[in-house]
Amino acid sequence: MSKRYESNAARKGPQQQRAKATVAAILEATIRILEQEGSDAVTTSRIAEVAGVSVGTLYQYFANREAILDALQDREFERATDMMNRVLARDAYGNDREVARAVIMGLLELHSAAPALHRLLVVEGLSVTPAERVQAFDMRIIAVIRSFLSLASTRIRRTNLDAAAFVVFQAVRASMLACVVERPAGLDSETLVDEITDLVVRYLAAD
Amino acid sequence: MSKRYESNAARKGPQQQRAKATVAAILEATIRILEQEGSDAVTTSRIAEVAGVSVGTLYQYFANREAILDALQDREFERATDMMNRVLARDAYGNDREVARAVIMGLLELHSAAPALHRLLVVEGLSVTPAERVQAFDMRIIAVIRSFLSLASTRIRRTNLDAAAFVVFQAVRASMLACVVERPAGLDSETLVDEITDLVVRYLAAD
Amino acid sequence: MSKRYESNAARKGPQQQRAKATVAAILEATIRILEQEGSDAVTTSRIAEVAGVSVGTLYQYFANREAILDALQDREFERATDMMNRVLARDAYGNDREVARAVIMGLLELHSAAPALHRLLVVEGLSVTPAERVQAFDMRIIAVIRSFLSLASTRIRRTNLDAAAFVVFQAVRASMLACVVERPAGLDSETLVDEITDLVVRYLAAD
Amino acid sequence: MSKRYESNAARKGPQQQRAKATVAAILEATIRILEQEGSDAVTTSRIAEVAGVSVGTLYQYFANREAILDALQDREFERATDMMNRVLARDAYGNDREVARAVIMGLLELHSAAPALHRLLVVEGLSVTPAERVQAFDMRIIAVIRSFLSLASTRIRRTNLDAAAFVVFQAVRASMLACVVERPAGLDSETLVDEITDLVVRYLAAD
DNA sequence: GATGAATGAGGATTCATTCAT
DNA sequence: GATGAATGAATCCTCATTCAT
Repeated sequence: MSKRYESNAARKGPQQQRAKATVAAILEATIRILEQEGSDAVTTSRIAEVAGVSVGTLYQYFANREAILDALQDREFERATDMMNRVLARDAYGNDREVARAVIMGLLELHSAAPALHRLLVVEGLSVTPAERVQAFDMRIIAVIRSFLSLASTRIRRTNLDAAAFVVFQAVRASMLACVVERPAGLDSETLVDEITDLVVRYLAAD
Repeated sequence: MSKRYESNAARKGPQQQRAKATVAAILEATIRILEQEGSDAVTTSRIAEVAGVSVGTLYQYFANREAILDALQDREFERATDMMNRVLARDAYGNDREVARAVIMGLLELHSAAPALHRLLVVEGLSVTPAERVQAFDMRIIAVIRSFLSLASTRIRRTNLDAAAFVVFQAVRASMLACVVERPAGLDSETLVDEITDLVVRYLAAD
Repeated sequence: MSKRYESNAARKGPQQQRAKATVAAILEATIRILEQEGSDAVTTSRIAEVAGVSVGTLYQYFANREAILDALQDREFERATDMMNRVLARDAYGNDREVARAVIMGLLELHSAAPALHRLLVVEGLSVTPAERVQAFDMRIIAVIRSFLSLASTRIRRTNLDAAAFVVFQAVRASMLACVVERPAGLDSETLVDEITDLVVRYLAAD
Repeated sequence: MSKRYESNAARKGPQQQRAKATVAAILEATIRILEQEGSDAVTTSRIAEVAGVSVGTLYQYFANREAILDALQDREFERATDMMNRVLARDAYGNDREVARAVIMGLLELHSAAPALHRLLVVEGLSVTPAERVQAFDMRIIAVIRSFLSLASTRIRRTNLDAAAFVVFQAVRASMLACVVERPAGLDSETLVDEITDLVVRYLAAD
């Protein structure tokens, strides 16, 4: 196994302490540029510059530019699933609406922390070829959601859980991201969470 | 003297028959490349090539590359609003669910006809600066939706119509586009329309 | 003989009233653009636009873009020589310094009326190939100056009149143009004329 | 990290030996093209070609095409002031006319070595916006001249030293450049230097 | 392992000139 | 004669990637 992240497939992680720090620096730099300078500014040399390494080093850890974005996608996927697991574990026996609300708030935090990254995930998700679909953020998250729905299937009114997971994910993600990125007047976080929660609960919850 | 489409603002349209045909050819070429070769292939020279004109001609009608995409956005906006008006005029006194279903099916047709274009509209909508927001496809469509909700406000359960229009648009658009672009297994058009209709009606309709 | 100005050689002038007006409009437009929008803006289509004609018409009267500038050069050459003849005729028996001063003031007026044009004449003058030298504004004006010096040779201290005419022309023109174009602080027209006059008179006048 | 020359402002110079050589090659190539092929031929790709590097390399060292010309301007400014300082240091107590002559001969050498470059400096000087004036070759040289005149003010007949420095510079530069570029018949270097020296000395020297 | 100089294909845009109507 | 749509060569500049040191 090679030491570098191949596109769409993180291979074996960096072993050395130093290497780990470098990878982290590169990922942080990418996020920072993305959020502060816009996605056009995310060039390999700018990343290297902000990360405090040379382009050569960057290519030592990542096969190409895309691999960096893939790694970010992986990281964000993990954060999202971690958050969902935490919420579910904590509120397992709670009111369904409260669980939904908690998940949605968690997502809002993730989106607010890195709106430009999530914007990119949408863009990438929509341009990915069928072959790479499985690795895509979207597909992986939908699979996770689907498994949650499965666990609670008795309290869910939908019959086609695949469709439900897909629609819920797309609807929530899009509303949230658009709100975070576009900051439309008269739509604060509170309101947004309320509306999305209601959208989801009415769609999913039995009775 | 004919005027060019300036970015974000179509000026005086082409007068001559020939000119009209050329503009149309450019727009069609752009769509075609977008759909068949992907958005990276939408270069000015490729557009000119496929349209069967020279780059110079292209720039005679459009101020820059972006202006072509703006024109497409305008056209798609008009198609969408036309469709909605047609449906509303026809089904004005019908069952709310049927109206919603008809609109959603109309949107599905628009999206299916040019998925890559709608993908681009999402991407653009998310990268537009606040200043250009008003011209953006999203904002304009949301305003139209909001006015429809207003007209039917007695049969709508939401109180914040701005938020409702926003959320409904983002949710419907994202589900539909992702479905059309990604063609996930086990989610055919019929099912998609049913699910989205239910999502929307439960969220909006009183009782 | 063709009706168009060939580059560097005005052929037979326009005969029709209409044609004359068109040529004039083109020349005026060129000057106006040059002065108000800068030399980069002097494109054939902008000239046509400001002149109120089509590009096609422009090419009916001028062989190419350069021919328009050549025509302007001719016109400016005539204005300069006319002015000098007028001054010499009027002040023929006056004090040498006064004659010099009057000529310099006349030149200042010409330069002030169209600084950007004179700037262009310098630029062109310096890039002209030896073959085209004779037609160049510089050479022609220097020849005129030389003939004036000849007429007054008894009151001139220089022996090499060719060199003197050359140096005087370059010195006066450059000081004047730079002053008009750059408007350096603390160098108003009055002062400029005084200084240049003194420069020239000390250099030329016997005793 | 090496820095590039920004337009109008040389940043930190190249550190590596290699880099220095590359910058020099680019500057030499530019001069060479300018002198041998004319200023229209000075395109970024031609420069790169003649310099034996790729366009990309060129842009590694210079922010844009203009920055290359700015660097040449800076270099020429330094050569001119160095020459003047050398002459003044050597001939400090000499006859004024001899000092003037030596400076003028020094300038002639600089102009003869790169007439097309000096032609460009004239053109640039005349098109520069007021804001950039200070950086311009002209203004900087005039400031230097003015300070020389100041030091010798007791032997100078002019009262307005600003005006005098301005006029002297423009007059000398223009005569010299036109002579070098146009090579008018009957005006060899010897004669030119004599004439310009006399022009300047009569204008400046007391008594 | 790290560096960063070098590469060069590729993209957007301009504008003098032509020619069918 | 007049028009202005069409042409396309030419220009500047970017950036992912490589590789000699």
